[in-house]
Amino acid sequence: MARTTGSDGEKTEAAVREAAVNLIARFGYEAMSMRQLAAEVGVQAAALYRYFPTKEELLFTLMREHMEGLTDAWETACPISADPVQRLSAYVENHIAFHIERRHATHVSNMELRSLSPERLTQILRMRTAYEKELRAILRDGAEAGVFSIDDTGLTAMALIQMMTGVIVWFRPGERLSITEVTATYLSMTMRLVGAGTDGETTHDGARALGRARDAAAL
Amino acid sequence: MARTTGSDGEKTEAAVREAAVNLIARFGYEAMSMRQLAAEVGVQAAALYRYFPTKEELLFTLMREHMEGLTDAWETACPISADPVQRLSAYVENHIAFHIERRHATHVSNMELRSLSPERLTQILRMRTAYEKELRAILRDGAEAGVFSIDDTGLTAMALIQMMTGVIVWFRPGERLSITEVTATYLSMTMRLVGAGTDGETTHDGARALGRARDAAAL
DNA sequence: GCTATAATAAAACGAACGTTCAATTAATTC
DNA sequence: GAATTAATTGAACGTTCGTTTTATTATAGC
Repeated sequence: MARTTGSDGEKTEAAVREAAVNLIARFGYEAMSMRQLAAEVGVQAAALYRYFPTKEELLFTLMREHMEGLTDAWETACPISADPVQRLSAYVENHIAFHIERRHATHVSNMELRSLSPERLTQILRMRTAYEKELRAILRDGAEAGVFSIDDTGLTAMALIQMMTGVIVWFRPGERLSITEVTATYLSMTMRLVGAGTDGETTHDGARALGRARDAAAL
Repeated sequence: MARTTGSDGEKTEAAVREAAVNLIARFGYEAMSMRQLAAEVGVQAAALYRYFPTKEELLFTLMREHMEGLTDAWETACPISADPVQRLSAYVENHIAFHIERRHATHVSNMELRSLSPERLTQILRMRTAYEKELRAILRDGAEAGVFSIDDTGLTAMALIQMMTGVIVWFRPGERLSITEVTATYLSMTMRLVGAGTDGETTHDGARALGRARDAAAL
């Protein structure tokens, strides 16, 4: 009726986070009750409040750490090269890999923004904007260097991000296509979309990007 | 304390629908209470049950009619022509126009699927799949005719739909870009994405699609 | 082995939820 | 103008919600 044998704060908190991501992704933040979450962890609802002061704080923590993870992943994957094509390839590969790997967390971060208080919403949106700004910079550099052919940098960045993030809606591991194949196809589509390779070999550019993606994924 | 002067069932039901779409889009289905909805309409909560037997039935009705509207819009916009480029252009123009015009309803239909019962979810998803199938058919025809260069028809269709639907996330009427300009840019991106116009004038294809979109929007 | 503390259970809080029901009044029909 | 129907109110139902409080037990340090 109180502390249970083998109970461990760190393990419980980790279990709460994981269960929360899964439940919120499946049922939504509002639909998930603290009692339901506690039951999934194998604990009473009151125990959750040892780790997270409120339900919203729990949601915010999940979102903030997801965004930090995305930013960190890009910082380590970001190539030193100044070649816009290589940078764009790295961005696409990192984005798709990260979002497929963390499908549930991405779902939460994208769908539950309206459940945050205004200040917390602003904080998450700032992180997201910073991440998207990286893509816009790549597109702008490529357009200025003449290797991309882009009508509107902002619009193209939004279109690309929504296209890539959309992968988590339909992608299921172990089905028709592997992550490698999906990434390769999306890289090919991305390069065509930004008009990369207008130097006469447009038709073969998709194949080149595809080969590059396969190389990268094989590492 | 009972029927109010000037009360009219049809008007009240229409007001309920409109208020529900706006509230669900803003706060989410679970977060919107029937009392909140009633207050927005200027009525007591019990009055809502004259028009919708349950909260979920209300959500389902909104979603079903939205999907029917989308299908109907495409049926009237669908050109008789067999030219894949023209058909794809029409699809993109219709999709973007419809989704911008009904931003809130689209938001509801995309975000609140998990709040439907299994049978109703299946019903909505069937309508959605049928609509997406139209795009896949266009892409397949274009690929077979050699006017499109596509790696994977299914993947490309999903990428395009997510790219286009994403417009409602950031588009706000009266800001930097008009609907016409946005549509033109998306048409251009779409055509490049599917590899339309590989006959040596790739670079100018975007401009052609853009002109076509401006013509269409000017009607 | 005692003490301090970390981790949890159990019960309860008031508030809000979706929904129902009976009563009441406006509009319509004859 | 009486009877009928349409539209709505106000109060209440039982349930569930997020959260708090208090008590209880396991673990760790000395």
